[in-house]
Amino acid sequence: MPDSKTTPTARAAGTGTTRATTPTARRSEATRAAILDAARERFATDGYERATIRAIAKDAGIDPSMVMRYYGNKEGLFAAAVSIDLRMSELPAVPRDRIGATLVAHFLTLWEENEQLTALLRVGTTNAAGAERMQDVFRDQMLPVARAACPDPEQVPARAALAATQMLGLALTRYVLRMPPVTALTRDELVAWLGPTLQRYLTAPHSAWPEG
Amino acid sequence: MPDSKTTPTARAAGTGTTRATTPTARRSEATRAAILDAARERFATDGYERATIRAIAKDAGIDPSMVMRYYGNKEGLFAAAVSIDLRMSELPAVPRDRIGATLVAHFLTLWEENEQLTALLRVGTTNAAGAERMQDVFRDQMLPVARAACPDPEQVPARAALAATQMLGLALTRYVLRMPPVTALTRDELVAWLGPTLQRYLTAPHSAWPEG
DNA sequence: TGTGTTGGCCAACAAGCGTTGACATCACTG
DNA sequence: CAGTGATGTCAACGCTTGTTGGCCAACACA
Repeated sequence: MPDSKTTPTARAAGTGTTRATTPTARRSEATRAAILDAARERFATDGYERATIRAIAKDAGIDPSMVMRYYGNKEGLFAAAVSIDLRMSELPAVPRDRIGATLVAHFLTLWEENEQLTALLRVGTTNAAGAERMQDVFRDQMLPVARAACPDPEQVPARAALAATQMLGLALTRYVLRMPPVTALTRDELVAWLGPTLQRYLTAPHSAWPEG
Repeated sequence: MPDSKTTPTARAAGTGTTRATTPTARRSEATRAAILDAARERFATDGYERATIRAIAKDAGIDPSMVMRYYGNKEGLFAAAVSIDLRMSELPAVPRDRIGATLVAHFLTLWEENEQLTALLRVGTTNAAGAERMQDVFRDQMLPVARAACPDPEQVPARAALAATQMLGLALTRYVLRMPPVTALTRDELVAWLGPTLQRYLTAPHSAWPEG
Protein backbone atom coordinates (compact mmCIF):
# COMPACT_ATOMS: atom_id res chain seq x y z
CA MET A 1 0.00 0.00 0.00
CA PRO A 2 2.83 2.51 0.50
CA ASP A 3 4.10 4.26 -2.65
CA SER A 4 0.93 3.25 -4.37
CA LYS A 5 -0.48 6.74 -4.09
CA THR A 6 1.59 7.83 -7.05
CA THR A 7 -0.39 5.81 -9.55
CA PRO A 8 -3.27 4.23 -7.72
CA THR A 9 -5.63 3.91 -10.63
CA ALA A 10 -3.04 2.64 -13.04
CA ARG A 11 -2.10 -0.18 -10.72
CA ALA A 12 -5.68 -1.20 -10.17
CA ALA A 13 -6.51 -0.80 -13.85
CA GLY A 14 -3.66 -3.10 -14.76
CA THR A 15 -5.24 -6.01 -12.95
CA GLY A 16 -8.35 -6.34 -15.00
CA THR A 17 -9.11 -9.84 -13.92
CA THR A 18 -12.16 -9.05 -11.81
CA ARG A 19 -14.55 -6.83 -13.73
CA ALA A 20 -16.35 -4.69 -11.18
CA THR A 21 -19.81 -3.29 -11.65
CA THR A 22 -18.27 0.06 -12.48
CA PRO A 23 -15.93 0.49 -15.41
CA THR A 24 -13.53 2.62 -13.40
CA ALA A 25 -10.76 0.77 -11.66
CA ARG A 26 -10.77 0.55 -7.89
CA ARG A 27 -8.44 2.77 -5.94
CA SER A 28 -9.65 1.33 -2.66
CA GLU A 29 -7.97 -2.03 -2.87
CA ALA A 30 -4.97 -0.79 -0.92
CA THR A 31 -7.23 0.46 1.86
CA ARG A 32 -9.23 -2.74 1.91
CA ALA A 33 -6.02 -4.74 2.22
CA ALA A 34 -4.72 -2.47 4.98
CA ILE A 35 -7.94 -3.00 6.91
CA LEU A 36 -7.69 -6.77 6.54
CA ASP A 37 -4.06 -6.77 7.64
CA ALA A 38 -4.83 -4.71 10.72
CA ALA A 39 -7.89 -6.81 11.50
CA ARG A 40 -5.93 -10.05 11.27
CA GLU A 41 -3.32 -8.77 13.69
CA ARG A 42 -5.85 -7.39 16.17
CA PHE A 43 -8.01 -10.49 16.11
CA ALA A 44 -4.93 -12.66 16.58
CA THR A 45 -3.60 -10.75 19.56
CA ASP A 46 -6.77 -9.55 21.26
CA GLY A 47 -9.55 -11.96 20.31
CA TYR A 48 -12.92 -10.97 18.95
CA GLU A 49 -14.38 -8.78 21.69
CA ARG A 50 -11.28 -6.77 22.52
CA ALA A 51 -10.34 -6.20 18.89
CA THR A 52 -12.36 -3.02 18.39
CA ILE A 53 -13.18 -1.60 15.00
CA ARG A 54 -11.79 1.72 16.14
CA ALA A 55 -8.43 0.18 16.96
CA ILE A 56 -8.32 -1.72 13.68
CA ALA A 57 -9.15 1.45 11.76
CA LYS A 58 -6.45 3.38 13.58
CA ASP A 59 -3.91 0.68 12.74
CA ALA A 60 -4.95 0.86 9.11
CA GLY A 61 -4.74 4.64 9.16
CA ILE A 62 -8.34 5.28 8.14
CA ASP A 63 -11.69 6.14 9.67
CA PRO A 64 -13.77 3.48 11.44
CA SER A 65 -16.69 4.19 9.16
CA MET A 66 -14.64 2.93 6.23
CA VAL A 67 -14.53 -0.49 7.83
CA MET A 68 -18.30 -0.53 7.93
CA ARG A 69 -18.61 0.61 4.34
CA TYR A 70 -16.31 -2.09 3.03
CA TYR A 71 -17.27 -5.01 5.24
CA GLY A 72 -20.75 -4.23 6.51
CA ASN A 73 -20.24 -4.96 10.19
CA LYS A 74 -17.77 -6.51 12.58
CA GLU A 75 -18.78 -10.07 11.79
CA GLY A 76 -18.35 -9.41 8.10
CA LEU A 77 -14.92 -8.01 8.75
CA PHE A 78 -13.91 -11.10 10.69
CA ALA A 79 -15.27 -13.38 8.01
CA ALA A 80 -13.31 -11.49 5.36
CA ALA A 81 -10.12 -11.28 7.42
CA VAL A 82 -9.87 -14.90 8.46
CA SER A 83 -9.96 -17.51 5.74
CA ILE A 84 -7.97 -20.56 6.71
CA ASP A 85 -6.10 -22.65 4.19
CA LEU A 86 -4.12 -25.46 5.79
CA ARG A 87 -2.37 -25.98 2.44
CA MET A 88 -2.56 -29.71 2.79
CA SER A 89 -1.88 -30.12 -0.92
CA GLU A 90 1.63 -28.82 -0.31
CA LEU A 91 2.42 -31.77 1.93
CA PRO A 92 5.36 -33.68 0.49
CA ALA A 93 4.65 -37.21 -0.60
CA VAL A 94 6.06 -39.36 2.17
CA PRO A 95 5.74 -43.02 3.08
CA ARG A 96 2.76 -43.71 5.30
CA ASP A 97 4.92 -44.33 8.35
CA ARG A 98 6.27 -40.77 8.23
CA ILE A 99 2.97 -38.92 7.96
CA GLY A 100 3.00 -38.02 11.67
CA ALA A 101 6.28 -36.13 11.70
CA THR A 102 5.46 -34.55 8.35
CA LEU A 103 2.19 -33.20 9.67
CA VAL A 104 3.77 -31.75 12.81
CA ALA A 105 6.43 -29.97 10.79
CA HIS A 106 3.82 -28.72 8.35
CA PHE A 107 1.60 -27.30 11.07
CA LEU A 108 4.50 -25.63 12.86
CA THR A 109 5.42 -23.82 9.65
CA LEU A 110 1.80 -22.90 9.07
CA TRP A 111 1.25 -21.42 12.51
CA GLU A 112 4.46 -19.46 12.47
CA GLU A 113 3.92 -17.71 9.18
CA ASN A 114 0.18 -17.12 9.27
CA GLU A 115 -1.37 -15.22 12.14
CA GLN A 116 -4.86 -15.97 10.86
CA LEU A 117 -4.62 -19.33 12.58
CA THR A 118 -3.95 -17.72 15.92
CA ALA A 119 -6.77 -15.29 15.28
CA LEU A 120 -9.26 -18.06 14.58
CA LEU A 121 -8.16 -20.05 17.62
CA ARG A 122 -8.51 -17.05 19.92
CA VAL A 123 -11.88 -16.10 18.50
CA GLY A 124 -13.12 -19.69 18.50
CA THR A 125 -12.87 -19.91 22.27
CA THR A 126 -15.25 -17.00 22.95
CA ASN A 127 -17.29 -16.62 19.77
CA ALA A 128 -19.80 -19.18 18.56
CA ALA A 129 -19.26 -18.28 14.91
CA GLY A 130 -15.53 -18.69 15.36
CA ALA A 131 -15.97 -22.14 16.89
CA GLU A 132 -18.15 -23.20 13.98
CA ARG A 133 -15.58 -21.96 11.52
CA MET A 134 -12.94 -24.08 13.22
CA GLN A 135 -15.14 -27.12 12.78
CA ASP A 136 -15.54 -26.28 9.11
CA VAL A 137 -11.78 -26.18 8.69
CA PHE A 138 -11.46 -29.48 10.52
CA ARG A 139 -14.12 -31.15 8.39
CA ASP A 140 -13.02 -29.80 5.02
CA GLN A 141 -9.25 -29.89 5.36
CA MET A 142 -8.27 -32.18 8.21
CA LEU A 143 -10.56 -35.12 7.56
CA PRO A 144 -9.29 -35.70 4.00
CA VAL A 145 -5.75 -36.06 5.27
CA ALA A 146 -6.83 -38.54 7.89
CA ARG A 147 -8.78 -40.38 5.23
CA ALA A 148 -5.63 -40.81 3.18
CA ALA A 149 -3.61 -42.03 6.14
CA CYS A 150 -6.05 -44.22 8.00
CA PRO A 151 -6.74 -47.77 6.87
CA ASP A 152 -10.35 -48.12 8.07
CA PRO A 153 -12.66 -45.37 6.74
CA GLU A 154 -14.99 -45.85 9.66
CA GLN A 155 -12.29 -44.80 12.10
CA VAL A 156 -11.35 -41.64 10.21
CA PRO A 157 -13.38 -39.08 12.23
CA ALA A 158 -12.19 -40.39 15.57
CA ARG A 159 -8.57 -40.56 14.48
CA ALA A 160 -8.67 -37.10 12.98
CA ALA A 161 -10.25 -35.85 16.19
CA LEU A 162 -7.42 -37.33 18.24
CA ALA A 163 -4.88 -35.66 15.98
CA ALA A 164 -6.73 -32.38 16.37
CA THR A 165 -6.53 -32.54 20.16
CA GLN A 166 -2.75 -32.79 19.97
CA MET A 167 -2.18 -30.18 17.27
CA LEU A 168 -4.60 -27.62 18.66
CA GLY A 169 -3.18 -28.21 22.11
CA LEU A 170 0.27 -27.39 20.79
CA ALA A 171 -1.05 -24.28 19.06
CA LEU A 172 -2.90 -23.18 22.19
CA THR A 173 -0.01 -23.54 24.61
CA ARG A 174 2.68 -22.31 22.22
CA TYR A 175 1.07 -19.51 20.18
CA VAL A 176 -1.88 -18.33 22.29
CA LEU A 177 -0.95 -18.89 25.93
CA ARG A 178 2.76 -18.77 25.12
CA MET A 179 3.64 -21.01 28.04
CA PRO A 180 7.41 -20.67 28.53
CA PRO A 181 8.24 -24.38 28.77
CA VAL A 182 6.37 -24.98 25.51
CA THR A 183 7.90 -22.07 23.62
CA ALA A 184 11.29 -23.25 24.86
CA LEU A 185 10.95 -26.45 22.87
CA THR A 186 12.65 -26.31 19.50
CA ARG A 187 10.99 -27.19 16.26
CA ASP A 188 13.01 -30.39 15.97
CA GLU A 189 12.14 -31.47 19.47
CA LEU A 190 8.44 -30.95 18.81
CA VAL A 191 8.59 -32.93 15.58
CA ALA A 192 10.45 -35.73 17.32
CA TRP A 193 8.02 -35.90 20.26
CA LEU A 194 4.67 -35.16 18.63
CA GLY A 195 5.38 -36.90 15.34
CA PRO A 196 5.02 -40.41 16.79
CA THR A 197 1.87 -39.32 18.59
CA LEU A 198 0.13 -38.20 15.41
CA GLN A 199 1.49 -41.26 13.66
CA ARG A 200 -0.15 -43.52 16.22
CA TYR A 201 -3.43 -41.59 16.25
CA LEU A 202 -3.74 -41.76 12.49
CA THR A 203 -2.37 -45.17 11.52
CA ALA A 204 -1.74 -47.47 14.46
CA PRO A 205 -4.22 -50.17 15.43
CA HIS A 206 -5.54 -50.02 18.94
CA SER A 207 -6.87 -52.67 21.24
CA ALA A 208 -9.44 -50.43 22.91
CA TRP A 209 -11.21 -49.69 19.66
CA PRO A 210 -14.95 -50.48 19.98
CA GLU A 211 -15.13 -52.73 16.95
CA GLY A 212 -11.79 -54.32 17.69
CA MET B 1 -25.13 -22.17 51.51
CA PRO B 2 -28.49 -23.95 51.13
CA ASP B 3 -30.58 -24.40 54.29
CA SER B 4 -28.42 -21.84 55.99
CA LYS B 5 -31.18 -19.27 55.99
CA THR B 6 -32.78 -20.91 59.01
CA THR B 7 -29.98 -19.95 61.35
CA PRO B 8 -27.66 -17.73 59.40
CA THR B 9 -26.09 -15.90 62.27
CA ALA B 10 -25.60 -18.95 64.43
CA ARG B 11 -23.74 -20.78 61.70
CA ALA B 12 -21.46 -17.89 60.95
CA ALA B 13 -20.92 -17.10 64.62
CA GLY B 14 -19.83 -20.64 65.21
CA THR B 15 -16.87 -20.30 62.88
CA GLY B 16 -14.93 -17.75 64.84
CA THR B 17 -11.71 -18.37 62.98
CA THR B 18 -11.68 -15.08 61.08
CA ARG B 19 -12.54 -12.27 63.43
CA ALA B 20 -14.35 -9.66 61.39
CA THR B 21 -14.28 -5.98 62.19
CA THR B 22 -17.84 -6.26 63.39
CA PRO B 23 -18.99 -8.51 66.19
CA THR B 24 -22.18 -9.44 64.33
CA ALA B 25 -22.04 -12.57 62.29
CA ARG B 26 -22.29 -12.48 58.50
CA ARG B 27 -25.60 -13.11 56.82
CA SER B 28 -24.14 -12.45 53.42
CA GLU B 29 -22.32 -15.70 52.86
CA ALA B 30 -25.22 -17.12 50.89
CA THR B 31 -25.19 -14.12 48.59
CA ARG B 32 -21.44 -14.25 48.18
CA ALA B 33 -21.64 -17.90 47.24
CA ALA B 34 -24.48 -17.27 44.80
CA ILE B 35 -22.40 -14.57 43.12
CA LEU B 36 -19.41 -16.90 42.82
CA ASP B 37 -21.56 -19.69 41.39
CA ALA B 38 -23.07 -17.40 38.79
CA ALA B 39 -19.68 -15.90 37.98
CA ARG B 40 -18.09 -19.31 37.47
CA GLU B 41 -20.84 -20.35 35.07
CA ARG B 42 -20.75 -17.11 33.10
CA PHE B 43 -16.97 -17.03 32.84
CA ALA B 44 -16.98 -20.65 31.76
CA THR B 45 -19.54 -20.21 29.00
CA ASP B 46 -18.88 -16.64 27.83
CA GLY B 47 -15.26 -15.84 28.62
CA TYR B 48 -14.05 -12.76 30.45
CA GLU B 49 -15.27 -9.90 28.26
CA ARG B 50 -18.74 -11.21 27.49
CA ALA B 51 -19.42 -12.32 31.06
CA THR B 52 -20.84 -9.01 32.27
CA ILE B 53 -21.26 -8.12 35.91
CA ARG B 54 -24.85 -7.23 35.20
CA ALA B 55 -25.58 -10.69 33.83
CA ILE B 56 -23.81 -12.39 36.72
CA ALA B 57 -25.78 -10.29 39.21
CA LYS B 58 -29.03 -11.12 37.48
CA ASP B 59 -28.19 -14.85 37.62
CA ALA B 60 -27.45 -14.51 41.32
CA GLY B 61 -30.69 -12.61 41.86
CA ILE B 62 -29.12 -9.48 43.32
CA ASP B 63 -28.05 -6.00 42.27
CA PRO B 64 -24.83 -5.46 40.30
CA SER B 65 -23.55 -3.10 42.94
CA MET B 66 -23.43 -5.97 45.42
CA VAL B 67 -20.82 -7.63 43.26
CA MET B 68 -18.68 -4.55 43.51
CA ARG B 69 -19.13 -4.29 47.25
CA TYR B 70 -18.11 -7.87 47.89
CA TYR B 71 -15.37 -8.30 45.31
CA GLY B 72 -14.13 -4.79 44.52
CA ASN B 73 -14.13 -4.99 40.75
CA LYS B 74 -14.46 -7.44 37.90
CA GLU B 75 -10.90 -8.67 38.17
CA GLY B 76 -11.36 -9.32 41.87
CA LEU B 77 -14.50 -11.27 41.14
CA PHE B 78 -12.70 -13.44 38.63
CA ALA B 79 -9.83 -14.01 41.03
CA ALA B 80 -12.26 -15.05 43.75
CA ALA B 81 -14.40 -17.20 41.46
CA VAL B 82 -11.64 -19.20 39.82
CA SER B 83 -9.22 -20.99 42.07
CA ILE B 84 -7.91 -24.12 40.45
CA ASP B 85 -7.01 -27.21 42.41
CA LEU B 86 -5.95 -30.10 40.21
CA ARG B 87 -6.21 -32.38 43.26
CA MET B 88 -3.07 -34.21 42.31
CA SER B 89 -2.80 -35.62 45.81
CA GLU B 90 -5.91 -37.69 45.13
CA LEU B 91 -4.13 -39.58 42.38
CA PRO B 92 -4.10 -43.26 43.22
CA ALA B 93 -0.69 -44.78 43.76
CA VAL B 94 0.03 -46.67 40.55
CA PRO B 95 3.14 -48.25 39.10
CA ARG B 96 5.16 -45.81 37.06
CA ASP B 97 4.19 -47.42 33.76
CA ARG B 98 0.53 -46.59 34.36
CA ILE B 99 0.89 -42.92 35.22
CA GLY B 100 -0.20 -41.84 31.72
CA ALA B 101 -3.61 -43.52 31.72
CA THR B 102 -4.14 -42.54 35.35
CA LEU B 103 -3.52 -38.88 34.56
CA VAL B 104 -5.87 -38.87 31.58
CA ALA B 105 -8.65 -40.42 33.63
CA HIS B 106 -8.00 -38.00 36.47
CA PHE B 107 -8.14 -34.96 34.22
CA LEU B 108 -11.30 -36.12 32.49
CA THR B 109 -13.03 -36.41 35.84
CA LEU B 110 -11.71 -33.04 36.89
CA TRP B 111 -12.90 -31.21 33.79
CA GLU B 112 -16.32 -32.78 33.88
CA GLU B 113 -17.18 -31.93 37.44
CA ASN B 114 -15.55 -28.51 37.78
CA GLU B 115 -16.47 -25.73 35.40
CA GLN B 116 -13.79 -23.48 36.84
CA LEU B 117 -11.30 -25.24 34.59
CA THR B 118 -13.31 -24.35 31.50
CA ALA B 119 -13.65 -20.80 32.78
CA LEU B 120 -9.91 -20.39 33.23
CA LEU B 121 -9.15 -21.88 29.82
CA ARG B 122 -11.63 -19.57 28.08
CA VAL B 123 -10.39 -16.51 29.93
CA GLY B 124 -6.75 -17.47 29.46
CA THR B 125 -7.03 -17.16 25.70
CA THR B 126 -8.12 -13.50 25.73
CA ASN B 127 -7.01 -12.16 29.09
CA ALA B 128 -3.38 -11.70 30.08
CA ALA B 129 -4.11 -12.26 33.76
CA GLY B 130 -5.92 -15.46 32.92
CA ALA B 131 -2.98 -16.73 30.89
CA GLU B 132 -0.62 -16.01 33.76
CA ARG B 133 -2.88 -17.85 36.14
CA MET B 134 -2.77 -20.90 33.90
CA GLN B 135 1.00 -20.83 34.02
CA ASP B 136 0.86 -20.64 37.80
CA VAL B 137 -1.32 -23.75 37.90
CA PHE B 138 1.05 -25.51 35.53
CA ARG B 139 4.10 -24.59 37.57
CA ASP B 140 2.68 -25.29 41.01
CA GLN B 141 0.60 -28.39 40.33
CA MET B 142 1.68 -29.98 37.07
CA LEU B 143 5.45 -29.82 37.44
CA PRO B 144 5.51 -31.77 40.72
CA VAL B 145 3.69 -34.67 39.11
CA ALA B 146 6.11 -34.71 36.22
CA ARG B 147 8.98 -34.53 38.68
CA ALA B 148 7.73 -37.68 40.35
CA ALA B 149 7.32 -39.54 37.07
CA CYS B 150 10.33 -38.43 35.09
CA PRO B 151 13.74 -40.00 35.66
CA ASP B 152 15.96 -37.03 34.75
CA PRO B 153 15.13 -33.85 36.72
CA GLU B 154 16.57 -31.70 33.97
CA GLN B 155 13.97 -32.95 31.51
CA VAL B 156 11.02 -32.31 33.80
CA PRO B 157 9.87 -28.90 32.43
CA ALA B 158 9.97 -30.04 28.82
CA ARG B 159 8.17 -33.30 29.54
CA ALA B 160 5.52 -31.56 31.61
CA ALA B 161 5.10 -29.05 28.81
CA LEU B 162 4.55 -31.84 26.29
CA ALA B 163 1.94 -33.40 28.58
CA ALA B 164 0.26 -30.01 28.89
CA THR B 165 -0.06 -29.63 25.12
CA GLN B 166 -1.98 -32.91 24.93
CA MET B 167 -4.19 -32.40 27.98
CA LEU B 168 -5.06 -28.77 27.24
CA GLY B 169 -5.67 -29.71 23.62
CA LEU B 170 -8.18 -32.30 24.76
CA ALA B 171 -9.85 -29.80 27.10
CA LEU B 172 -9.97 -27.17 24.37
CA THR B 173 -11.52 -29.32 21.68
CA ARG B 174 -13.84 -31.26 23.99
CA TYR B 175 -15.05 -28.75 26.58
CA VAL B 176 -14.54 -25.33 24.98
CA LEU B 177 -14.91 -25.78 21.22
CA ARG B 178 -17.04 -28.90 21.72
CA MET B 179 -15.96 -30.37 18.41
CA PRO B 180 -18.41 -33.20 17.65
CA PRO B 181 -15.84 -35.88 16.72
CA VAL B 182 -14.02 -35.21 20.00
CA THR B 183 -17.10 -35.18 22.19
CA ALA B 184 -18.17 -38.41 20.49
CA LEU B 185 -15.16 -40.21 21.93
CA THR B 186 -15.94 -42.08 25.12
CA ARG B 187 -14.01 -41.74 28.30
CA ASP B 188 -12.49 -45.19 27.88
CA GLU B 189 -11.41 -44.49 24.33
CA LEU B 190 -9.70 -41.28 25.40
CA VAL B 191 -7.87 -43.01 28.23
CA ALA B 192 -6.77 -45.78 25.89
CA TRP B 193 -5.53 -43.40 23.20
CA LEU B 194 -4.10 -40.52 25.21
CA GLY B 195 -2.77 -42.59 28.09
CA PRO B 196 0.18 -43.98 26.13
CA THR B 197 0.91 -40.50 24.80
CA LEU B 198 1.24 -38.99 28.27
CA GLN B 199 3.15 -42.06 29.36
CA ARG B 200 5.70 -41.53 26.63
CA TYR B 201 5.96 -37.77 27.18
CA LEU B 202 6.62 -38.24 30.89
CA THR B 203 8.72 -41.38 31.16
CA ALA B 204 10.00 -42.70 27.83
CA PRO B 205 13.53 -41.96 26.64
CA HIS B 206 13.84 -40.24 23.34
CA SER B 207 16.56 -40.25 20.74
CA ALA B 208 16.05 -36.67 19.67
CA TRP B 209 16.70 -35.31 23.14
CA PRO B 210 19.43 -32.61 23.02
CA GLU B 211 21.62 -34.13 25.72
CA GLY B 212 20.74 -37.57 24.43
C1' DT C 1 -15.52 22.70 -18.11
C1' DG C 2 -19.21 20.42 -15.96
C1' DT C 3 -21.02 16.25 -13.78
C1' DG C 4 -21.47 12.10 -11.47
C1' DT C 5 -19.05 8.67 -8.89
C1' DT C 6 -15.81 7.14 -5.57
C1' DG C 7 -12.81 7.51 -1.31
C1' DG C 8 -12.57 9.40 2.95
C1' DC C 9 -13.53 12.09 7.30
C1' DC C 10 -16.44 14.03 10.91
C1' DA C 11 -19.98 14.11 14.25
C1' DA C 12 -23.26 11.84 16.34
C1' DC C 13 -26.43 8.14 17.84
C1' DA C 14 -28.26 4.32 20.98
C1' DA C 15 -26.78 0.76 23.70
C1' DG C 16 -24.05 -1.46 26.88
C1' DC C 17 -20.24 -1.54 29.99
C1' DG C 18 -17.88 -1.17 34.87
C1' DT C 19 -18.43 1.53 38.60
C1' DT C 20 -20.14 4.82 42.25
C1' DG C 21 -22.80 7.01 45.90
C1' DA C 22 -27.11 8.02 48.08
C1' DC C 23 -30.91 5.99 50.11
C1' DA C 24 -33.93 2.24 52.17
C1' DT C 25 -34.34 -1.96 55.13
C1' DC C 26 -33.37 -5.37 58.32
C1' DA C 27 -31.06 -7.58 62.49
C1' DC C 28 -29.19 -7.05 66.37
C1' DT C 29 -27.12 -4.52 70.72
C1' DG C 30 -27.33 -1.23 74.41
C1' DC D 1 -36.98 1.70 72.39
C1' DA D 2 -33.23 4.10 70.15
C1' DG D 3 -29.12 3.38 67.62
C1' DT D 4 -25.67 1.14 64.73
C1' DG D 5 -23.84 -1.37 61.23
C1' DA D 6 -24.49 -4.76 57.68
C1' DT D 7 -27.51 -5.93 53.52
C1' DG D 8 -29.57 -4.58 49.58
C1' DT D 9 -31.90 -1.42 45.87
C1' DC D 10 -32.05 2.55 42.76
C1' DA D 11 -30.44 5.83 39.78
C1' DA D 12 -26.96 7.66 37.67
C1' DC D 13 -22.12 8.72 36.13
C1' DG D 14 -18.43 8.50 32.51
C1' DC D 15 -16.78 5.79 29.06
C1' DT D 16 -16.47 2.71 25.10
C1' DT D 17 -18.67 0.10 21.75
C1' DG D 18 -20.73 -0.81 16.94
C1' DT D 19 -23.00 1.66 13.71
C1' DT D 20 -25.09 5.51 10.80
C1' DG D 21 -25.66 9.52 7.77
C1' DG D 22 -24.10 13.76 6.03
C1' DC D 23 -20.50 16.32 4.10
C1' DC D 24 -16.26 17.27 1.36
C1' DA D 25 -12.30 16.47 -1.96
C1' DA D 26 -10.47 14.03 -5.72
C1' DC D 27 -11.00 11.82 -9.70
C1' DA D 28 -13.06 9.95 -14.41
C1' DC D 29 -15.36 10.94 -18.12
C1' DA D 30 -18.11 13.90 -21.29
